[in-house]
Amino acid sequence: MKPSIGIVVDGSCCPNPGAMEWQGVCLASGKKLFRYGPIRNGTNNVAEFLAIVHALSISDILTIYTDSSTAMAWVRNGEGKAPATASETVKDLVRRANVKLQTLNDSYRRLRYWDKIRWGENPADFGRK
RNA sequence: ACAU
DNA sequence: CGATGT
Ligand SMILES: [Mn+2]
Ligand SMILES: [Mn+2]
Repeated sequence: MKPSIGIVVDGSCCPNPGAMEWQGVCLASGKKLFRYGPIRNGTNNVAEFLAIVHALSISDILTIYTDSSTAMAWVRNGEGKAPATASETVKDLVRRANVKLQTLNDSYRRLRYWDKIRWGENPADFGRK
């Protein structure tokens, strides 16, 4: 069944690498809960990762949905990765998200893949594709 | 080949 | 068509 409770997140980067943004939407209300960026010299995967960690940090109980298997793997592993070529600003965002992630014990258990084949486009999508 |  | 990632 298509989820109707939780927070769905998405990241965008135009171009990739380039200006990254990330946001989250409440599934129950359809309301946007947060939106950050644009930040230069980001990547798609860093944006997806920042979106997940922020969503986990604003709710202790809600399930978080993402369409990024890369960012899911980083959360499961407890560490997001900034490309060596990333700016200091982007590296710092990833460092700070990694520190935050340490405080969110077992948060990966609340993270699920948003299956667009079954459920359609991620409601937090930026609509740029 | 799968996900962005 | 190009890039980011497992
Ligand atoms: Mn996405
Ligand atoms: Mn999207």
